[in-house]
Amino acid sequence: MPSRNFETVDTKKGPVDVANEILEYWNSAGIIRESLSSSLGNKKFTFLEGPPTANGRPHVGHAMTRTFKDTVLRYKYMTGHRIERRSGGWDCHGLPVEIEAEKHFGFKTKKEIEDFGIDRFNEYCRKSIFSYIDEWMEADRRLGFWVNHDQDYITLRNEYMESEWWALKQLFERGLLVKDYKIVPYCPRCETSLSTHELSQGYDDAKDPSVYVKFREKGTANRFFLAWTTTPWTLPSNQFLTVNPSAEYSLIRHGEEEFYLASSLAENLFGKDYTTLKKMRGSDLEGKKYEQLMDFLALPDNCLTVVTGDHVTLDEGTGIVHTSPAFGADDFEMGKKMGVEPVNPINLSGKFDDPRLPFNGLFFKDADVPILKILKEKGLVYRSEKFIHTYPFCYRCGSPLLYYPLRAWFIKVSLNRDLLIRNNQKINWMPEHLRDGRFGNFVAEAKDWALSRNRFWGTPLPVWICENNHMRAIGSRKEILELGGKVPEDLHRPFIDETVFPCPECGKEMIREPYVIDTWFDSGSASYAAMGYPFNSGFKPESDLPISFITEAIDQTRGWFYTLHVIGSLLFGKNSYDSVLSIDHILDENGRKMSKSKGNSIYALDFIDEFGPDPIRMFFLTGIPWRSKSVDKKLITELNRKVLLTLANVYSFFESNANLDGYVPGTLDLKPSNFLDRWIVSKVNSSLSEYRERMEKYEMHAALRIIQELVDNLSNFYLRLSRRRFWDMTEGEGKVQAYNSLYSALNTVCLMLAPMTPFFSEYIFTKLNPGKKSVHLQLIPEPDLTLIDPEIEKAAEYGYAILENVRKMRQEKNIKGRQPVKEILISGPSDLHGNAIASISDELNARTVRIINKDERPIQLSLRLVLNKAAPVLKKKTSEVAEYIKSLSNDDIIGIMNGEPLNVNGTSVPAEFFEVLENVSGNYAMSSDSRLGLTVFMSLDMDRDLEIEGFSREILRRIQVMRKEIDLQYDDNISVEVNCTDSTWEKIEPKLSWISSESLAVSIKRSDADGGMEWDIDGESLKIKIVPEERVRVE
RNA sequence: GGGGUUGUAGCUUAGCAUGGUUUGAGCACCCGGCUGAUAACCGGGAGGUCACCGGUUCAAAUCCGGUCAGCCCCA
Repeated sequence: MPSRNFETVDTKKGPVDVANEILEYWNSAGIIRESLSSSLGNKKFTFLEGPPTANGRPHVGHAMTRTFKDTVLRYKYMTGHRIERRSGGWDCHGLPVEIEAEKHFGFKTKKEIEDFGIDRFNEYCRKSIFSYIDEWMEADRRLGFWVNHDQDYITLRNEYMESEWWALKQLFERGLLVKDYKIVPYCPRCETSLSTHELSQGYDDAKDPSVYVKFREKGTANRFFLAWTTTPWTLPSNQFLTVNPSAEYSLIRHGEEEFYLASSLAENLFGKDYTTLKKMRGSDLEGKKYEQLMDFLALPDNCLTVVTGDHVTLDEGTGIVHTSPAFGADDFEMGKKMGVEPVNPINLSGKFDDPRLPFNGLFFKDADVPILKILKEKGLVYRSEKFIHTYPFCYRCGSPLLYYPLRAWFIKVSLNRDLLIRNNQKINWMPEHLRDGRFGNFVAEAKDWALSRNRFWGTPLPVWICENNHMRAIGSRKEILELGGKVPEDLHRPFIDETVFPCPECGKEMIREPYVIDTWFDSGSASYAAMGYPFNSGFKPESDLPISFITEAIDQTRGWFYTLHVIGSLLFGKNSYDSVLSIDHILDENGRKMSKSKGNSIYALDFIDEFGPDPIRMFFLTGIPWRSKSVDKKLITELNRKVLLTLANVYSFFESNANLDGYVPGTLDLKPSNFLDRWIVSKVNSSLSEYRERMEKYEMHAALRIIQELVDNLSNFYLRLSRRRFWDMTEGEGKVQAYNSLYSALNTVCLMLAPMTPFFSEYIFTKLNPGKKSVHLQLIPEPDLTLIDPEIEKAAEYGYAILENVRKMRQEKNIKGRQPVKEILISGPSDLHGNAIASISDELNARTVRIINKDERPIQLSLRLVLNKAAPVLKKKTSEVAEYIKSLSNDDIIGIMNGEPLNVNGTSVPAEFFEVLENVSGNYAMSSDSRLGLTVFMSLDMDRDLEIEGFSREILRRIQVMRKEIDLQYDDNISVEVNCTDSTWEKIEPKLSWISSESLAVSIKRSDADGGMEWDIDGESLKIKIVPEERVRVE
């Protein structure tokens, strides 16, 4: 017996077990290390991991983005790329981390943290960010995410922060990093400002008062300016009313009172119940004085005046805007323009902090109610209701934000908008619409970046200042030393706060500005800081930017994708990345967003444990990535069955036969003569070609689809129809060609699947290639275009369609597939190949199969009168014509339809009155495929020989079922006894030798003995008994 | 309120760039069949106003305009 070349697969083994087995193999054989430290070619490909924070468990969404990353990286490796920066990264700083720490200690204010000690607080932060790092690593390992975690970048390291210092110094010296007094979105709970991209994460619906307030014109008893606001808490600090200078306003009378408001909005408020006293431009109102609404606070001079501003719209409200310079960007500008200091009664904790106020000490939003009460008592509210609108909340702690005047450090992004816009055009966006849509819009309106945070756990802002207001940005630790300062071991607060040095300009002591920076600057700096630039020589922006490819979930579009883009453009003038894939979120089974509060989150490890890494990876890659998908367990198991299990079974077929035949893959001559072999070789190469095209464009979903189709074709067409050739003992060269074709198809499928389902591909590949270590250390071959034969692929399509039609006719006529029929006739297009039909002849199971011309078809034509056309014209002659056309021959009908005049008893009838019907004639069934233009006829004639043949196949199948049931090897011999009637035996006897050879029976005898299995074949009952022969063992 | 995006069978979806017979699959359901690789497969059945309205065109799921609904982003 030939030795076993190929190992068996256990098709019962689930994807989880396969993955565990392969993980162990990779580990023991050092495959991962080898892959990460080598390349199969020298094409350069750069990757950058978007850093997560490991202070929470990795969930299914993380597994999804990591699958996309990994698939791209594996594909690039397998197509001869040297992959740079194939490592992870961890985002360490920021408010989210601090909030976790505050919860842990139970702190509510910043004061508590300072009292506790910034050093101890930060120490806790440093630990907590890696509290789930083990689970992250394990999830990556189990998912098969191959990056070099030994080289991960970590944003809290001194080296990393020092690179950022270098960057900030560049920006400072170019005048792009400045300190400014501005209205910023501010979280009173976290006591820090937020940047626009942080702000954009936290909008939610809020129910607020909607109030029309009456400001009495100075010196009048009952004449008011009517203004609208949704923030009553800003009313105590009202300093101006703003109108649009070019809009039309009216003074109207309503009841006893008179109001100023925009003419076009009067009806909204008063219906018809008012009279217009006077009309004017907004500019005519400028300079009018009004009385303070509530006189708790002292206002600077020049307040309580109507001013004008173009930002006032007439979309809602009254066209008169209550203006409180402390609490709005436009309002602030107005105060500045009027040269008046903002009045701000609210402290940094968001509470009213002025003893003159009756609601002093209340949280700003909580003051709405008492303020309204006071105003109502004074009769200064025209109308008050609730209304729902979107309002910004802190994206981490959920507190309502307020716009607050703060001194803060800004990056002047707005000065470089043009560059950002230009560079954006060069990015390969997937999906494309982000370039000019969501991302493009954001870039086009790029706001200055509020960088500084009044917090503790973050990269310290490297700017020092002396009492003469000289400022100095520090770009490195070395620079501190050179200036005579001390460099702490840890650059974080509070240690860096101790660092002082004499001002190089005036000699006074310089102390650090007490801020840390936005953590988004950390992650956005990964392009250069992760490489330690400029202190480390391993990175050159000229040649190492842009990064080839990044991908993250859609929420990073205005997050990480944006900060990377801004920093790359400002610092180096160039793009940070070349291609970016933005992936939509994964939803729960009911299509709802996953969230902690709903409790419907699925964690990565649990998901991998349940389904195995390969099926979930396929699931992630299925469907358009930038469209959200719901977790679909059925789909996952189906993908596993359809692709992986099917492939395992194809391999299993190959393995059992190849081992039996002692097949050894030699040099693969892939120019087979057999039609099916040529077809599968062609199909594999054309699929490979399309696959590569799709993968190059990062269209992994399309590439996966191509593989799915190929696997289906391989199993259900190629193998199903080729099986006999592998069993046939006699076939020589042709059989080797079949093995070569199947073997190479299996190999290619493994290689194509390897980036997507790394475990299973490895499992099959290493069995197919006993000498090779890993599928992941192979090149994916280029398609051999000379082996692609579109004609053959077309012919196979015809063959398949013919099969379908024959099966359909057998079904309709109740003739089983095992029963041979006398004749099958095929009429079809001129490029219909004889060998397409030869390859399916076994399945057709007909004594003869012929291709016929159109006019050879067993067809009887007939004409049918189209009554709704013909009857109105023919009238009484209708039935006469209908009768006449029944007797026409095929030739007559063809003539008529070709325009020969038809005259029925003196009435001429035009051809358009008729419809030609084709009816099958003779004893045939007919079925057609209109798409391919095929018609297939199947003879329904039966004779004794056909019956005998059909019956013998029935017998054979029973024997085969019984063989399988007692688990015989393919080459075990048996002897058979049949207990049946005489007439049944007469149908078996003529085919005895055929049955014997097909079932490896050394003898088939008729017997009366009991035992055996009882069968009913088309109403004839009989018993069959099979006995295995002793195996002759070769010692 | 503005911008983006999606809408095809009960569910998941292909097709849409470049208009062309009757919108194609899978899952699930019902009926039947095949099977010595297959938990696979094959045939039939049922299930579609291609969200809606209008336009362009000989012809629209596809192009254009509008409406509605969902989702996302922004103000």
